[in-house]
Amino acid sequence: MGRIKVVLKRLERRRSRQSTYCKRRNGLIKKAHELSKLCEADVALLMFSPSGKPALYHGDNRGFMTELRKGPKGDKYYATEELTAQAHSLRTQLSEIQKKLRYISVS
Amino acid sequence: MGRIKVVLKRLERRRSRQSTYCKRRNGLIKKAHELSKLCEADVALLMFSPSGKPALYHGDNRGFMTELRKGPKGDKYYATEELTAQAHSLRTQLSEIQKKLRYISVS
DNA sequence: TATTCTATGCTTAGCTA
DNA sequence: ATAGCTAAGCATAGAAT
Repeated sequence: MGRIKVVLKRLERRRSRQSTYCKRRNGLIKKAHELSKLCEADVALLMFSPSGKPALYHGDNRGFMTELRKGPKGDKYYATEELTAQAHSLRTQLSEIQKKLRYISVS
Repeated sequence: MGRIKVVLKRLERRRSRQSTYCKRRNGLIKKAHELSKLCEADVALLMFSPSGKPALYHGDNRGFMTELRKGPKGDKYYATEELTAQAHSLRTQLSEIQKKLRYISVS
């Protein structure tokens, strides 16, 4: 049998949930890798499985710092309030993740 | 015309690179969201465009800490060396990202 | 830059092992 | 948990806006 249309809602059967996670996690990592390679973009992806097991993808591009210095107007790119706020949001989210990681490392 | 088979290599034409980034970034965020919803997984995704502009997705699940405490054996799950090492790796990668974010916030 | 269009290539649900 | 199968749902290259 082929696929069935996906409804964006928590899969109730535990088996389906774990099986689907396993497949889609791999798919997501592949996509992230492709984006990183094709577009020379810096990509970071973290996931925690339904049972709490962590998985990570991080591209190896280090070029964007240079891009930043150049900037589209020959000036620093990230001087706008909007982007500063965006960076702040990112940092807050990462702090949450860091807390979780601290917990994980405790035996 | 339809698609052409993708070769996993940096797109040389700047137009293609940026257009493809725009489309695939959206696709990746959608996929991340689906994974988060369907599997009740915690997902965080960060991307920097070819020109250095950041984008973020972060699910709103906070349930995995509970899962951790329960663990499959009624004990803490993450007591193994393997997972402690994995957590260490994640933390290192995140530090790299944090550095980048600090840079961005400087006007 | 981001969106739309359409023909194709790609991903994956439900099973099975 | 992970891997392979197959049908059919989905994503997206290139072109144009």
